[in-house]
Amino acid sequence: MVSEHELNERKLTILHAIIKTYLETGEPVGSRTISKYSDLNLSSATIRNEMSDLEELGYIVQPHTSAGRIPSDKGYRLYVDMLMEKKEQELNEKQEQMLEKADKMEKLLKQAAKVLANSTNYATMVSTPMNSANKLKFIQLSMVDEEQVIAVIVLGGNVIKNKIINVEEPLSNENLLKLNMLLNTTLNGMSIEEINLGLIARLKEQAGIHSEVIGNVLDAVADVIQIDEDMQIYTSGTTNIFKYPELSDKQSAQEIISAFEEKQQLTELVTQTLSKEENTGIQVYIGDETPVQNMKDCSVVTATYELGDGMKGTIGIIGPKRMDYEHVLKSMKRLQGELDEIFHKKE
Amino acid sequence: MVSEHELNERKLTILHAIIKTYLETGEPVGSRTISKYSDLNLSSATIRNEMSDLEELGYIVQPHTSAGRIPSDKGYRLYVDMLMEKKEQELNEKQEQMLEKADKMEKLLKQAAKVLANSTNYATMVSTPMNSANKLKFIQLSMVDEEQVIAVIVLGGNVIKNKIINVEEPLSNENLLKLNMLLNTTLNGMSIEEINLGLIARLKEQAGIHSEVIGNVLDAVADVIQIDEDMQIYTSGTTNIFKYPELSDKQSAQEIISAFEEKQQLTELVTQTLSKEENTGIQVYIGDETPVQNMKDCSVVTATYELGDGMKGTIGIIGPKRMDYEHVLKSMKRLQGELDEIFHKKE
DNA sequence: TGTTAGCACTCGTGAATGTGGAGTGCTAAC
DNA sequence: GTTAGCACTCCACATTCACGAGTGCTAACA
Repeated sequence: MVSEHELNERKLTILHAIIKTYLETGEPVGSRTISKYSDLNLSSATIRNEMSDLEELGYIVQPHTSAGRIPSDKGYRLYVDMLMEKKEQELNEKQEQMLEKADKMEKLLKQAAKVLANSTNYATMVSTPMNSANKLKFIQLSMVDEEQVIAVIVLGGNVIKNKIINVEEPLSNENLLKLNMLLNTTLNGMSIEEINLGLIARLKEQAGIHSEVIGNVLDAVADVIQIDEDMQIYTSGTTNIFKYPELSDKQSAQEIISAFEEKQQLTELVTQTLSKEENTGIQVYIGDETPVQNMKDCSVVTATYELGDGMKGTIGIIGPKRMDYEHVLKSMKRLQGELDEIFHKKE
Repeated sequence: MVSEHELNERKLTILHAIIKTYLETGEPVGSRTISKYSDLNLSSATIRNEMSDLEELGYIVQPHTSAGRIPSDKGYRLYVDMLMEKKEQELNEKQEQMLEKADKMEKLLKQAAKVLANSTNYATMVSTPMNSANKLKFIQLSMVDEEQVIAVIVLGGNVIKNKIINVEEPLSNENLLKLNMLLNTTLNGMSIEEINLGLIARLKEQAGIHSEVIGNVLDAVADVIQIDEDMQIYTSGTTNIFKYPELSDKQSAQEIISAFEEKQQLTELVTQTLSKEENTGIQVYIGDETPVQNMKDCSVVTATYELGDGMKGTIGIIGPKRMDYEHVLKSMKRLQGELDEIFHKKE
């Protein structure tokens, strides 16, 4: 670790104390405060010298002369890395068990976002799983009435897609049966990526183009399968950012909140998170490190959860840089575990 | 109308001028401004006298002595009522035709919210239709695999519901067929309200309880049908409120934005709107009139659109009290018309 | 009788100024 | 290596002040 190179035990302790104090108060912290707060029994003057060093090394900064110091991104980074190393130690803290087993995944995730927001006092987001690598499990066409056919498609993880297809002339029962057979035998077990236009074309041939209708139906089916952009993102506690003065001036607030509303930016965050494979699946972006430019004054903590079949979703917490990393990381790990458990039990 | 009783032509003109000016500037407007702005050719002193009267009558208020006047809720109300009376005159103004025909209703509505937010610079919301009075059109059970049955239910307006039901032992094809027959013949064309527990119980009897499985499946089906809380609300342009200083202090912003995030409050707004049957379907809530307490410093304009089969959805615009009512009402009417058209063409 | 000019008065806004305190860096002594 | 002391910096906050926009009232005018 870098820390050992340039930071001795005492500097580390002082840095730790500075960050911790700043996390609580949000105000620049001065030498005298540390001198009293920490159990180092050093005078403020000594602390001042050390702080001077720490600043030179880039771990803390002074907003202006004659103000206390606040942690820099580098300082936070060190702090977080230290926390991450402490592995999952004990997770025995009680988080309200608001997570009843809701059987709709959507509801469950929404609730998860809310729980997390409540327990952390930051803004949170939860994404439904991405299913690009997902497998098709079941497909069926049925006549709703004379002019409409409904296509029902079930993917791994029991993700369901529907589409209503308008037809001019009713499909005969026989044809419908044949089509269903064909679709299921051909497509079953294939991943969405594998089902491309070429395959559909071949399917059409096999179906025999006696009827133009069938062609249309197949096209429509191809359509639905391809559209994999149905990742939903739920947010909660957006207004928590107003609790932190450094984020709640008009400018910042607007940026952050609009990032939350235009889910597109969050999508970016999700894909980034999913692409990086970490061992624990938890990532911390501090300040500029974040993939979402609108959040450059925040810290973002993300985690992935798994649904099986390679489907993964993301949880995220967005707050000020002086976030209570310890608590957040703990909550994240717990929620991650709970979701994993619930989904795997279900399957 | 009230106006004729206590307001003569001139007072009306002056009030109108005050409101209009205030809508633009957001600053209290003084007598001299009106004297110059309006074509009344009156001195500021005269205007002052009239304003004094108007204040006494409650149409305008003074934030503090030696400030100009701003419209009171009562003043806005009069103004809006006047606008509403002007019926739909001409709607020939060009609104960007961003409303491509998206075939997923959800997408369409999301887009609608966005378009509206862009064109008005206020915050907007759009609700998907409520289907409590909706009719069941089609229902079908199918085996996904040995342990899972999927129930697909199509309601009027092509609203689709799904549910995956876990079963211990596979249903025979024969049983499945029988069940489907039974469900369709019994439930088809009935409204959700009519399908109550009693009916389901009778169904169970008819199905014959050879198999416990069938009972469970029917229960699950009943479940899905009953749950009518799947009204979605999409919002857009929330951060537009930051454009209006009177709404963007921490306190107000937080209240409003959290109302937008906790969709529950918007739900309240929707149900209120739907319950009141106005001729045009457009309603304006000014300040305290709003059903959502968090928005008491705003004005809210709502409209309903129809999907046929008695299904109705809601559009809403939320902005400062000094909202450009004229423009908003126009936009509303247009969007309302467009949605109506699109959905009825589709059907 | 309605309109207007004039004037004294009010009050918020924003700039200028001053003060206190928190915090620093440096130096000299321990 | 640690600490006390001191001069210095600079923000935050309060105070003051001048300005200007706006009002209400009165008296004169058409």
